[in-house]
Amino acid sequence: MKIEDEIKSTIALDISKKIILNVLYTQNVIIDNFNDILKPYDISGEQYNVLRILRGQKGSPANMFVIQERMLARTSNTTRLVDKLLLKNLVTRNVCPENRRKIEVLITQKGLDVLNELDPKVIEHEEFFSNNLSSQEAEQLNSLLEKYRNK
Amino acid sequence: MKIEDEIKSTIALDISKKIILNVLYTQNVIIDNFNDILKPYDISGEQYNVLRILRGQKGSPANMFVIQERMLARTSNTTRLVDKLLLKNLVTRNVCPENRRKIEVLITQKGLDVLNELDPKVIEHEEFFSNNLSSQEAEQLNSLLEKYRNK
DNA sequence: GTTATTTTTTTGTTAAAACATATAACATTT
DNA sequence: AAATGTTATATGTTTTAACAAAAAAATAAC
Repeated sequence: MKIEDEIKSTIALDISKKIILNVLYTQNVIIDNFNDILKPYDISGEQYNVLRILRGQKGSPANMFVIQERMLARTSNTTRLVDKLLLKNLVTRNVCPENRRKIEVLITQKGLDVLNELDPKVIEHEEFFSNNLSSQEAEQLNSLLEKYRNK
Repeated sequence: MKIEDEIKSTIALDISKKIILNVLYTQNVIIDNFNDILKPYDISGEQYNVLRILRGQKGSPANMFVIQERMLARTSNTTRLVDKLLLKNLVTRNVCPENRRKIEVLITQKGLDVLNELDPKVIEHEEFFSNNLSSQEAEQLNSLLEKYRNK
């Protein structure tokens, strides 16, 4: 569906505006779908993202700075995000012995189990959208987004 | 910059995942830039969006339902969004005489003035990104996003 | 070796989002 | 016209985000 119809626009929009609205709207659709997947597991999208980063560490701990720089949206509330995961026993948190300012965050087995259970659903979610495109179109969309941001 | 570099990914990502991350990240970049424009005017992106919808009504009032269906992200808090605009005298709110359940929201002259002042900055913002693309590429990005959502 | 500076994380406060529930007006049924 | 149902908006409560500022540890300066 065209973006003008999604927002019931009465007037014609120029292409710059349409792209912006389309990116914003597409993100909403992706997020809404993804939250439906996460809901039964009682974790938020941001919390999931942190778990993914920690799993990607393959056993070595991540401090707050490392977590932040790998997140999509740099939030200043990484501490409280990790707090939530800690309450659910999905991560552990320890002071780093070499530099006692730093905090070593590790994913627990329970955290890994949650991710493993989610993996096929996440892949299905990702492919649900990209299956609408040929592989050339998918590559094209990806590189056009990067060119659009131009940084 | 490639999305893998933006999030400092150590492993190769498949295209489905890259597109998702790219859409989410691009949206963050757009929103961050836009918020910088709005900041001096002390209105949020959502509030701006409502003002745009109201201006688009060209003098005829919009009720809460109309506002909601034209917003990008359907929020259940339209009432409180309008509350904020009312406090700043950017809109008026009146009970509809024909159907006293409905609320007629109108943009004020002050609201129109704010939008007029913002207009050139908003256009500049929109074009800042799309200028990185040729007009064919822009059209292509737009239609690929719509095809990707496929609804 | 004490003081200042910088880095890293945490905390406090205020604002906004999310979600469920409530109220109020209108419409329909009996 | 009372009861029931529906629609439109509002409110209460709980989470989450945003921003500033504080705290704690390491590093640098004197």
